Amino acid sequence: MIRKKVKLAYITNDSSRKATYKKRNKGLMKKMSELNILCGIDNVAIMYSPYESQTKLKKHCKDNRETKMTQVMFNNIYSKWVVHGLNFGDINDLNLLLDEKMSNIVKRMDAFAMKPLYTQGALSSSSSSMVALPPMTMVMPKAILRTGTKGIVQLDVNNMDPMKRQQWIMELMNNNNNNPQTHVGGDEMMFQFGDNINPNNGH
Amino acid sequence: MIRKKVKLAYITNDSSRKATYKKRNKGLMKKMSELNILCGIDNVAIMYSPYESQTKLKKHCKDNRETKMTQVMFNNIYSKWVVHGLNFGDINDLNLLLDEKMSNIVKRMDAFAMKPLYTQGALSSSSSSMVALPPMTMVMPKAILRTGTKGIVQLDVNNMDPMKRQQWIMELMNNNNNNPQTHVGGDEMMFQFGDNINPNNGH
DNA sequence: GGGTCTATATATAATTA
DNA sequence: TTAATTATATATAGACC
Repeated sequence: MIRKKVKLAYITNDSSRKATYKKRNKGLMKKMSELNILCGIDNVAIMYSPYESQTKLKKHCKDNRETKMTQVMFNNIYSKWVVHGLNFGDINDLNLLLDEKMSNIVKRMDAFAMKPLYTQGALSSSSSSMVALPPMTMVMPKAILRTGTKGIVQLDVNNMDPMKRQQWIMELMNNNNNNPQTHVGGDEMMFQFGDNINPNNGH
Repeated sequence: MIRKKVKLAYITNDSSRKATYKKRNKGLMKKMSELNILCGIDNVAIMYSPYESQTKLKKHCKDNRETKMTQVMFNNIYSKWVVHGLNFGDINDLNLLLDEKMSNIVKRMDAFAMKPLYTQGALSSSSSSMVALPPMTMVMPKAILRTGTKGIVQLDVNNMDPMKRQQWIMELMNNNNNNPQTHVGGDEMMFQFGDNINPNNGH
């Protein structure tokens, strides 16, 4: 259990390199998260790592896809132009998501209808009266990540002023027109932190 | 000099929050760099921070701009299409850079011409004989960073196969056609590590 | 504001389970 | 392979310039 002072050089041994990566990456993510909480800094770290499983990558891509679709849905009032730029895959995914959300809404309405009247519409002092209802996950979207040839785009629309938003919509439109195949990631892994805390709102 | 165990919550005091950010960001960058060296992991960290000076940001933008222009220059054989997509600002910057590089080349040639013949073209055992010449900084470009409305694109062209490179050129062309105003960054700061070490080559 | 110092908190290399 | 353990290296909070 003696610990040597690590010499700063590429670790040639495969297994110990991977072990070191796992440990240090975990530590790094923790530090990122701490910086985000302590100082209100939104941040992202991207690792081009061969050590992460594909399933995890696919989950990220799926999440990103869902976030993108949610975003389009919620910016619908601004996004008439965008809709015309959607390709078949986009529209299909959007439909799936809308179905899911609609189903949630119906369930929630059903559950709500069964509740005694005095809990409806009241500013209930705690969330206890609503706790059994299906959760509403339709929060404002937090970020879009697009992975391409070792490239990532991140957009934060939470605190975008109308002008910037419009500009972003225009860019999204261009994206959809020119790169219809933006929905599947590259061959590397990415991590993300931050975005859940915004110094302008949260503190 | 007693150190309290830090409680994980937003630091309300402005100056100590900034101080903490400075220290922890430095530590984080060091850790990123170490992970890059130890495990051969290319990585990037992006901080949406209000604590970085604008001059530093502008320097990054300038560096990115120069990198982009260098890249276009070096991919010239592939970039006939790109050139047609360049706007006035692009071409102006490219001209400036070409002038600078040309001047370096001329200086270097002059210096070279003054050297005794036996040092010319020889595989000199050390760099001492060349040490006084103006440095040639025309290395292959490492990355393009484009900053927009809280968005960053990073491309690594060092180890791009010809197909991918062609694809990237096409994308760059589209970028130039549709977003002629991509040369100035947003209002936040970004950091970058990695890219200088490639596990496929370096180790 | 930024730099230095030092005690202490935290991360982690090596090892074992 | 992933999970603890533990001794030690490293990061950093608070104090002082």
